[in-house]
Amino acid sequence: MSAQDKPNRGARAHHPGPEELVQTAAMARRFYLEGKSKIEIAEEFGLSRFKVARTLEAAVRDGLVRLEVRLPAELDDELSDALRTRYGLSHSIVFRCRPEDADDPAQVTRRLGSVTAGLLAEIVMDDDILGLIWGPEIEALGPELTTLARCSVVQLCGVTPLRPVDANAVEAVRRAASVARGPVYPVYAPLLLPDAATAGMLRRQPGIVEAVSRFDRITKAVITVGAWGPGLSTVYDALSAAEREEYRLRGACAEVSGHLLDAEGRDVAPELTERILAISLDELSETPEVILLADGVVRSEATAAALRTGLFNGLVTDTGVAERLLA
Amino acid sequence: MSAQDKPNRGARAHHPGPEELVQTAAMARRFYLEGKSKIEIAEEFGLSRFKVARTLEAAVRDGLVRLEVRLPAELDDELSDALRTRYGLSHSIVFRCRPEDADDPAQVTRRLGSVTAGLLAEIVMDDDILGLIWGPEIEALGPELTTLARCSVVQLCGVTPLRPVDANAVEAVRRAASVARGPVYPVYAPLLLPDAATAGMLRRQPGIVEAVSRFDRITKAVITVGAWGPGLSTVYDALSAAEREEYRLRGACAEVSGHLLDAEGRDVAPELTERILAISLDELSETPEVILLADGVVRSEATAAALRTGLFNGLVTDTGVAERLLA
DNA sequence: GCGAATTCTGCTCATATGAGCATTCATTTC
DNA sequence: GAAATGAATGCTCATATGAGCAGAATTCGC
Repeated sequence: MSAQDKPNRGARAHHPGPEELVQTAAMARRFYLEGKSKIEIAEEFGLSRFKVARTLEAAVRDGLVRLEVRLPAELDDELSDALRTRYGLSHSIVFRCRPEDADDPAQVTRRLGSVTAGLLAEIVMDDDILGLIWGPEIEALGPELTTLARCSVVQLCGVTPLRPVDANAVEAVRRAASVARGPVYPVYAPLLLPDAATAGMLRRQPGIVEAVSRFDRITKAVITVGAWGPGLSTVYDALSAAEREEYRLRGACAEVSGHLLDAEGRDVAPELTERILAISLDELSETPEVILLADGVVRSEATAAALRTGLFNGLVTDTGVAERLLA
Repeated sequence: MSAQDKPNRGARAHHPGPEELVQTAAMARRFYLEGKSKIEIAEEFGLSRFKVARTLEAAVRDGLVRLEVRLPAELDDELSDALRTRYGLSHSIVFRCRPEDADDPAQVTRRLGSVTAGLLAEIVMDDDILGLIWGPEIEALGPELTTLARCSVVQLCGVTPLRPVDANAVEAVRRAASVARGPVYPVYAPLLLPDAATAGMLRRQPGIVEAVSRFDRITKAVITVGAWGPGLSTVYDALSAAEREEYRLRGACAEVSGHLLDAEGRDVAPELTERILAISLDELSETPEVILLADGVVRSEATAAALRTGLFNGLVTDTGVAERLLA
């Protein structure tokens, strides 16, 4: 009884017969696969070029022609693109993990390191001053670096003396410099110091001042983000229980280069700045390229907070984080 | 202008980094999936439209973008197209059989009927005079016919009284006419008669003359082809052993509308013409559209012979036959 | 180092293509 | 039967695109 039951309206659903299907497919092959022009096709089939255009349009719409964009499987171009647009990034890379690795944070971090190494090989140019923060992600980056333009490498923060693996912080920096055949400026000092005076003194130490003095000339920085919880942030782990609670109350949910941010990306602990040995947020904001590495959904909110600072123009992350960032 | 940020061209090794991959994918998506123009994409990514064009070109070449043409699975557009070009046909439809059906001739024939029904629904127009030959293929066609323009339906040959199923010959014609809401002209007589006189007499019989007199006005004919062997041709089965051998010696390898053809498509038994009740080859050659139905590789050579007559401008067949026709 | 070969880039200009419109044709609706 | 509706077709004209070329940059070979 409805209007659509009328035989003619069925023409909208238009059930194409085999002849039409075959001809449409032939035209599609000519156009998409053989690269013929629509005008040539029109001549071959005795149609107007407009008819050809409309037929091909319909063929794509009806799925007769499938246009598929697929990256080498380990990268998710769709999420990358969405993030890039959403957060106005210049670089946005979302990598995929095989299902069996998705639950193994170490595996995910390794993948992150590998992808980041590729990115650096691509975007670092001769005479760049490359700054690397510390973090498990940077540790994973080190061994993956195999190609890099001639550049200097500067360590952007001190190490946390709590874990033996921290040697890798410096190791990654050295490795990068070695690959880059350029000078290296490591920081052999703790990240968090008891007071501003000590920090200030260390900043002037030979061997450290060489790195620190370059913080305002970094051209490309690679930064990680920590979440406000045990094992998720070097600063968190280094603070006393009272301090942790204090900053929690102030809304700290992310740690970037030793600075604590709330969900809006505001620095909630400016006074800490004097006690840490790391590139400042101001210096970062002067750095032309700042890449944020973030893996693991546990760091999703922290990553969102970090992005809100507007400091970052690049992001490398996994699909899990990417999906939360877009939700 | 943007000469300052030229990426490190270590890309000579053909090894694009993740950034390039992701950006290329994003551009490909814009162009192929979102329908943006290359100029728009160039603006968005800050590139020249030429760069965009070259990047997309490379993306297609390297398989990053897959352009796939695929028919609803039961039709083979590639073979169809190849046959169409090779034999200069206006209609060429090659259907695929599921592997489990490929060895069951009855199934293949059923598929042929179904596809042909679709083709007829497409190409038959009001006031056409549709001619149907007899054959198992036509039997299979009958039940599949569901849509047809208003046209007359003429049976193009007599039946072979050897098998009870032959009733279906007339049945298919009736069914077609019923779907077409038009007049029907069946032939209630045998295909092969003992002599020319009997045949001539029958041709003038009321009820038969109505059909026969229309043989020279058919606008669209559907013809099957038989091979020269037992069970593969109605004429073969109706002849005596001596006659069979005689015609075999003359090179008969195909039977079309009761006429015997050699491998070159020549009529090797003109004298039979007077003894059969079927549309003549001359009349067929005057018919604007003649569709040949051929299924089963056993009929491959016969089909090739039939096509060599130049009588046919349409072909419906299965992948097996199509491949042999192209070999 | 210094040319030579190669690649990459953006340009011009001819061609291909798309958006929108007018016409035709078929069908519906009163 | 006449008017209205709607789909299909082909046109004009502005825009998008490709082929081929010249200059710039890069790499190569000595």
